[in-house]
Amino acid sequence: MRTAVTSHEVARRAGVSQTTVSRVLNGSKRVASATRARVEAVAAELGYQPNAAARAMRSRRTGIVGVVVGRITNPFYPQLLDVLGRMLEERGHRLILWDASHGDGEKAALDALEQRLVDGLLFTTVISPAPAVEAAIAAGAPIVLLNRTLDGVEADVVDADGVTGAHSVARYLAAHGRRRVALIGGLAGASTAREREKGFVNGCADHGLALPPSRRFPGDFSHESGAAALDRLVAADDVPDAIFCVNDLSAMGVLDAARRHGISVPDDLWVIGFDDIEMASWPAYDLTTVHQPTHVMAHDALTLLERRLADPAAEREHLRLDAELIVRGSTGRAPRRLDD
Amino acid sequence: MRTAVTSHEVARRAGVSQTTVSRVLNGSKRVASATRARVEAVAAELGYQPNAAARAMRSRRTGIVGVVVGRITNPFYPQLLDVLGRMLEERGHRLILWDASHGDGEKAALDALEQRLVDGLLFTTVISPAPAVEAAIAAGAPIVLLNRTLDGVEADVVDADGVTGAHSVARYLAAHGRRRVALIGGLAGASTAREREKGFVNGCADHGLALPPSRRFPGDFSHESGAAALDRLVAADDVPDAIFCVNDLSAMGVLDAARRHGISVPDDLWVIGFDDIEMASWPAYDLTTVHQPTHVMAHDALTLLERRLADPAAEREHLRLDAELIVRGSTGRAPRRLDD
DNA sequence: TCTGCTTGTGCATTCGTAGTCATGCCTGCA
DNA sequence: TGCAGGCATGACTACGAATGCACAAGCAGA
Repeated sequence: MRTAVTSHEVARRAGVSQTTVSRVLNGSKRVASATRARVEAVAAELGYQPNAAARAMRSRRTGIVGVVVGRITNPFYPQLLDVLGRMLEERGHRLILWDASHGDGEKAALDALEQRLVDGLLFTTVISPAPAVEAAIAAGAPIVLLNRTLDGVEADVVDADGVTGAHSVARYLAAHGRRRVALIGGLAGASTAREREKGFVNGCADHGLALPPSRRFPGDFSHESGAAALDRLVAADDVPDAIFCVNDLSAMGVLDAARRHGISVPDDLWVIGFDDIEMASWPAYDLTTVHQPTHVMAHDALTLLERRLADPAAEREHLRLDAELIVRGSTGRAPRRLDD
Repeated sequence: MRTAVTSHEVARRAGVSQTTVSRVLNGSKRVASATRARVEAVAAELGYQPNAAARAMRSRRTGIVGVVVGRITNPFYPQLLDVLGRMLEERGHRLILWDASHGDGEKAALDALEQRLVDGLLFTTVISPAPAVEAAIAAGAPIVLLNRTLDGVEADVVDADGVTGAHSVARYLAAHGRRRVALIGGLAGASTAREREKGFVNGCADHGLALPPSRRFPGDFSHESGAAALDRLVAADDVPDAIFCVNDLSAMGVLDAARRHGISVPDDLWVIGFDDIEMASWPAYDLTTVHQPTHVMAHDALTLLERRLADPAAEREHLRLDAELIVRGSTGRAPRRLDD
C-alpha cells in the first residue's frame, strides 16, 4: 500500500492552502470556481480520500450508525438491516452491527457511542431491565428503540402494536370455531413478547377461549423453541386446535415439528405467527401471521435518529404502527390458492 | 449528554500526566502499581472511554473490519456474519457491514479502507470483473475474499470446492436413475456459480446425463429465480426428474413452486441445492444439498485477515475447503425420518 | 478619493491520544 | 563517594482535517 495522500499534499500540488482543499471538499461556497476545479482535479488524480479519524476528530461526526440486533440468523433482522442499509447508503453513512445473542452487544454499542465512534444507535432488541441503556437515554444520548421498547422509559421509539395485533388473533380463532388454543411466548424481557402475549391472553378471555397454563409455553423466538413446544404438547397428548406464536420463526418451528409428527396443518392444527417475515408467505409455510410494517418501521426509526442528531433537544417521539392479521393457509385454505 | 471525559481530565484528577494515563490504559509495564491503581480508579469513576478518532489517528488502527455481503436477506450471509460477529466480539473489534445488492457496496468498502476507517476488508461476494478490488489487492491492501474468488487474482481467499461438490451431485443423480435433469445457475460473475455449474455440467457428461440448453436456467441466487425457473419448465411441459440449483435459496424457490404446482417432491421431482444453510434441514424443505463448512470458512477468513494485518508481506494463501453432499428428503426418503 | 461591503484565500489553532525523548530518583557496585 | 543503569514519570509533539480569524483585492456608492 502506498502511503496515504493527505489534504496537504493535494494543496501543495494544486498550489493552494490546505484550508482551501478542505473547503472544496466540504462544498463551501467561498471558493472561486476555477480554484475548485483545479483542486478537484488534483484530488481525483491522486485518488485522495480524507482520513476518517482526522475528520471525525475535528467535526465530531463519524457518519456511522450503530445497530444492535437480536440474533442475526432470525430473518426478521436481516429484513430490518436491508432497509437500514439502503437508507444509510443513500446518505453516504455507514453501519456498525452488533449481535446481542452472544456477549453483551448493548454494552459494546454504548461504549462505541461514548468513544464517539458512532453518531447514534438503533436498538432493535432491548431486554428489560437494561439500566445502562436507560441511563444513556435519560442522559440524552442519541438512541432510538426500534421494534422493542422499554416500559416507562421516555425515549424515541418505533414499534408495532402487539397488543391489538395479538388480540385480533384470538378473535379470529374464536370466530372460526377454534376452542383449544395454545400460546408460545418469547423472552420475558422483550416488550414485543409481553405485548403479544398480553393481547392474546386478553383476547382469549374476551372471546371465551380457555388458555390454561399447561398450554402456555415459554420461548425465545427461535425455531427450536417452537418445535420443542409442539413436541411437548404431543408428548402430553394434548395437541390443541390452534397455536399462536409470538413470532414467525417459532411458528415455523411448530409447523416443522407438526410435519415430523404427521400432524396436518390446517386440518388438525392451525398455526399463527407474528411479524410476517418474507418466508412466512412462502408455500412451504404459508403462515397466517400478523403483519408488521418492517420497512416503515426501519425507515421511521432512522428518520427519528437523524432528527435527534440534528436537534438533541427535540421532543421525544413514540411511533406506534398498526399490525394487521394476514390470513394464509396455516389457518385453512387461503383464498389465493384458488388462483393456481 | 455531558461533555466527554478525556485522558487529560483523568490525568488531572489522578494527579498524573496524560502520558501516564495512556500508559495505564495500554497496559504498559512502566507504571508503578500504586499509580496504575489510582488511575484506573479515577478512569472508572469518571466512566472514561478513550476517543476512538483520536486513538485511530495516532495508532493508525481502528479495530474495525469491513464486511461486504451479497444480499443480507439471503440466510447464507447472516450465518457467516454470526460467526464473524462472534470472533470479532471476542477480540474487542467491530464490524461495518455493506450490502452489495443495492448501490456499490464494494466501492463504499474500498473507500472506507482508503479513508482508514476500517483496518481490513472481507469480501464475501465479489463479482468479476472487479477492477477496483483487484487493483487494491494487487497494491497489497488487507483484503480477504471469502466464499467467492476472482479468477487469476493472487489474493487471500477462503472458499469451498464447488466443482467437486457439484460433480458429486451429478454422480449421485445418475447413480439413482435420474435421467432428465435441469440446472439453475447463478450470477455469471460469481465464482461460486461458475464452479458449481461447471462441476455439474462436467459431472453430467461424465455420467451420461443429457443437459440440453432448454434445461439450463439463469438465476441470481434468489428464491424467486428458482421458482421462476420451475414455472417455465411447467409452462413448457418439460418438468425434469431432478433439478440442481447452485444455492439453497433458489432450491427452496423450486420446492415452493413445486408445491404451488402440485408437483410432489421427491416422488415426481428431486431437488438439490448447495450451501446447506440451516433452513435446508428443516422439515418444510428437507433439502438435499452440498454442505459448505460456513463456520470454518468464516473463521479461517478472519484468521487470514488478521495475519495479513500483522504481516502485510506474508505469503498469500488460498484455502479451499471440501464441500460434501448431504442427502435428505428432497431426493427420496431421508433415513432419519424413520426415527419418528 | 475615500469608505464600506463582498469575495477568495491563508495562517494558526484545535480536536484527544500515543509515543519519543528527557529527567529525576534510587540502587548497587567499584 | 562517585557513577552506571534501571525505573517511574512528565513535557512535548505528531497524526490530518476543519474552522475562526485575518487580510487582500475588487467593486459600488458617496
